[in-house]
Amino acid sequence: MKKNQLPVKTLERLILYKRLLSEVQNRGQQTVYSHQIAQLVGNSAVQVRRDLMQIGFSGSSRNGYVIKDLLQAIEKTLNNAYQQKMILLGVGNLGKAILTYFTCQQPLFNLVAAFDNDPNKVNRVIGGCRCFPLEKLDELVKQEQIKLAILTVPAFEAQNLANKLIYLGIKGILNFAPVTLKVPDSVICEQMDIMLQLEKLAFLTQQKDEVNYAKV
Amino acid sequence: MKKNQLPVKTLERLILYKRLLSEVQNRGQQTVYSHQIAQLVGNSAVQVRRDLMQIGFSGSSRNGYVIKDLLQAIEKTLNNAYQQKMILLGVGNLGKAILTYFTCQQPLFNLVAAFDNDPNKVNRVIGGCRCFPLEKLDELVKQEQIKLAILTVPAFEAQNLANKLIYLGIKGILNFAPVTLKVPDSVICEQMDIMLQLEKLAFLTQQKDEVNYAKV
DNA sequence: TTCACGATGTGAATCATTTCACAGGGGCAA
DNA sequence: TTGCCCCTGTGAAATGATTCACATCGTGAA
Ligand SMILES: NC(=O)c1ccc[n+]([C@@H]2O[C@H](COP(=O)([O-])OP(=O)(O)OC[C@H]3O[C@@H](n4cnc5c(N)ncnc54)[C@H](O)[C@@H]3O)[C@@H](O)[C@H]2O)c1
Ligand SMILES: NC(=O)c1ccc[n+]([C@@H]2O[C@H](COP(=O)([O-])OP(=O)(O)OC[C@H]3O[C@@H](n4cnc5c(N)ncnc54)[C@H](O)[C@@H]3O)[C@@H](O)[C@H]2O)c1
Repeated sequence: MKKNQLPVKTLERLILYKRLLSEVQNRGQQTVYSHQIAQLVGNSAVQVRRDLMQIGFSGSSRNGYVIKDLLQAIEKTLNNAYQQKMILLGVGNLGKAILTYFTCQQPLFNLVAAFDNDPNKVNRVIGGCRCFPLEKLDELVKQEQIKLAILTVPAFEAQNLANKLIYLGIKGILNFAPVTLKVPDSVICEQMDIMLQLEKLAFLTQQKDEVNYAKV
Repeated sequence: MKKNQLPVKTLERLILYKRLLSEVQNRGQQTVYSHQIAQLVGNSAVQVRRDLMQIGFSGSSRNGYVIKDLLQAIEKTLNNAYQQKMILLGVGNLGKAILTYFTCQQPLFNLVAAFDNDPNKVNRVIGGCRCFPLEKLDELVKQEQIKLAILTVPAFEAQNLANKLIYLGIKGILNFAPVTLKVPDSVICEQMDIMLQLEKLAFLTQQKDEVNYAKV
């Protein structure tokens, strides 16, 4: 097995570059320098160049990078990541927000269906996406060959539901519940942990404040 | 200046340990081994021990760690991070979900007020938190000495609002808008980038799939 | 045509994080 | 009491990420 794997950190930055380059392009700009990208993304120019090196993209030393080509190169690397079908489970407050956001704003992903076990939520259309009862899960996942799921159910339900999803063939889970899911090696689970980030932020600001005091 | 800074990665894990240990404790367990924590958090036992080393906490070789003491030690490290006051800006779909979650579930933080510039949202109570018009921002932030803010406004408003917040003395921002905010060194900005995580997930699962094919 | 400048691309150094490997300790069984 | 087992704590190695430093190149000005 080769080690041509893109480092995850680089992957994350490439996604940022892409987003940002689209904007810049929409403003009519044709080329960028690494230090411009760096500036916009809060980065160093060397790091940008290294990242582009990873995907084998070259610019010209005089004009920097041609935005159109660069975007294409990044998209080619991320390629098959787009337009993958996905489902969402748990149409509560958070789930609804995400559903709405998706269907309004994001042409990138294909959010096929939502599921909930609350009879009041079922069979309604929320943010352009139909909400099905849990009983339909099997059928739909198999039929549509879904590989990705967003989990916005209560924490104590998350592992159970994840197990079911995995059993049905889901390969990637974006989990908002504040629990660490046990998943087999063949499945990837990303954690969106809002509270954790907040605690972290609270700690870091407070710590920085102390350092500032110490300096004085 | 000393280098007694807690590594960020360790910080994140400590928060997880804390969360998890509370649960375990509630189930009546008194002590844990590092490998048990590791198991629950999806980690290695060595890493757990190293993390605890960082905060100078010791267990006994026969019985592992006393949960009560360990929790206390972690809380002591994170100490002042709790009960800090914070505000939320942008009471849209996402903002509402977070507000509701907070006031219902999280005794950890003190979400003091929400702000929006939409007259329809203003002066209502959402999830137990009052929504103020933007004009009240100055007054309230200064009066209550707010240091933390959650940003759930549209992307194109985010930087402006962030500038204002920083000017008013905010030191930490949790930003949900998909833009990289420019902030001075004295301010910390954490990004909660849902779409980025999804793209990442989509890429990784798809990549893993390819690797699996290659194996066969 | 030549030179100098301001970019890129990249080996090597540095810094950060994780893992390895093992010393040390304490209790329990015999 | 002895020996063993399973734990913790940690120096040192390995791995991963970032930064430094510089060779290189293409262009525009002289
Ligand atoms: N809302 C937030 O800001 C926020 C922040 C951090 C974490 N979270 C986490 O996100 C998750 C959802 O939060 P929320 O605020 O939307 O909660 P919520 O209670 O509003 O929504 C949960 C939804 O899941 C549904 N559900 C319950 N069990 C289910 C099952 N077995 N199958 C399918 N659907 C099921 C419920 O009917 C409900 O609609 C929770 O785990 C929460 O801890 C939310
Ligand atoms: N909802 C999601 O799932 C989701 C996912 C990813 C990212 N985001 C990001 O989160 C942010 C909010 O998303 P949303 O779905 O809640 O959008 P939304 O449009 O529902 O909410 C935005 C809110 O901000 C308010 N607002 C606008 N300008 C303001 C200003 N200057 N000051 C104060 N309030 C202002 C609006 O009145 C509105 O209530 C956006 O930046 C979006 O890109 C949301």
